[in-house]
Amino acid sequence: MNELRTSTQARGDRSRARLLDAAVQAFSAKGFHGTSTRDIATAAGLSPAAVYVHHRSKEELLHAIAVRGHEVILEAVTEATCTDATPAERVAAAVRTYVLFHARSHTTARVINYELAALTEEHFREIAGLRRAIDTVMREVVEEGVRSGDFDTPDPAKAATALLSLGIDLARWYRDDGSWTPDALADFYADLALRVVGVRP
Amino acid sequence: MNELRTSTQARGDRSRARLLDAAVQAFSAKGFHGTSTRDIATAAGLSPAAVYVHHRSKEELLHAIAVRGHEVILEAVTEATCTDATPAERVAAAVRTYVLFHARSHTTARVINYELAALTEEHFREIAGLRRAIDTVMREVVEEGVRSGDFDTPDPAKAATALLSLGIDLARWYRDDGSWTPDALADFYADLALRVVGVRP
DNA sequence: ACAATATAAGTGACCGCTTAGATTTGGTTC
DNA sequence: GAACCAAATCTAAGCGGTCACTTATATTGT
Repeated sequence: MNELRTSTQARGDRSRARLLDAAVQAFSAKGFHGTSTRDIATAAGLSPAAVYVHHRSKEELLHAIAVRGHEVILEAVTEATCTDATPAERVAAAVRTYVLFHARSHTTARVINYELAALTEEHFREIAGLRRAIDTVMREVVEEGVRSGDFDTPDPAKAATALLSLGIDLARWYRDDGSWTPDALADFYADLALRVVGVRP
Repeated sequence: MNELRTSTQARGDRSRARLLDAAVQAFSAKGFHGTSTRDIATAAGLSPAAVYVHHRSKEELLHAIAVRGHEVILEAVTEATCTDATPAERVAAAVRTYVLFHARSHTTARVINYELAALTEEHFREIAGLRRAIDTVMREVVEEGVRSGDFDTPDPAKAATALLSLGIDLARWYRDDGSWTPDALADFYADLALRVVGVRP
């Protein structure tokens, strides 16, 4: 009987999304503590109080951004590695996917990699779990390559950490006006990844 | 006639240093904007007003930390690469040095890599110059190895960026209570660096 | 005496967030 | 189809608290 999806509610949905977008931009540019809720509201074209119509708190905005971002990454790298290709192809696919996200969505990536200290302890633990899952995906495909003899590295776990580091730090230095496209960077880093894990010729 | 170094001034020097130390710890843990000058003063065992006896502003504290940190790194990697060893040995030495700093001084490293957006435009440009110099040192030794035929990489500049990324991101995830010592990590990453630049057998 | 060091006590500005109420909108009633 | 209701959206105003920083004064060591 009730359903809903009236245009009044559609307007609310748009406002909620615009607030999230504005929060991502502001948190990325000035950090969580350097951003005021008035900044966010103004950038979204709303009054300061509107933030609290759609979100419980400033921290809840960061939490929503972090959950969404990490879920997208986890799903993408899982899909990239859950194939029956060779370990080398799967590592390359995982790194390509991971790098593509951090280049294309570098604004979001900056927030979800560098602002997590502002989360509540409970929310931080939740995000830490998602990050562990991403790390596990990358580590397991490297470990499998070592077991099968396709890779040669003295420490698969640390090699996987290095691969993730390359993607994460990309979000720190990447600029849209740079000379490299996300795709070109993804190819370059996929090649690097094979060197890092020591793919046998 | 005047000299100085009285014990009154020595006390002032100690206070100035303690304030800088406290600022590094606080900026690293909670970010520049998440840290109050009262936090810093209290951690240094002084009254809130004491911050302004020794430093012009909170931003000037960050600037001093950033200048010192980048100068230390630049000097260290320059010394590591200005030898007559082979390109492979020099790249390994540079990465070892860079990784050692980011592991041992991860608290400082976090501040000088992730809090630069809080600097004034002028101070930021100054730090950007130091960072470019560090990047140049790493890039030139990779380029030299490519020219001499010792290395094989499609893009020496991006390979150098990747090497620096590994060190920088180390500061993000490194914990003192982890299982790896800074020296062990430096060795691991020095080996990785040779794979990244494609050292010929 | 004096100069450097330190503080107590503020300053106005801005912070995250709340409250009380106005406005917008679509559905229900006659 | 006019009158009305209920629910959602949104804002004006402002709350107590904290911010970076200043001023005026006291303390310290030579």
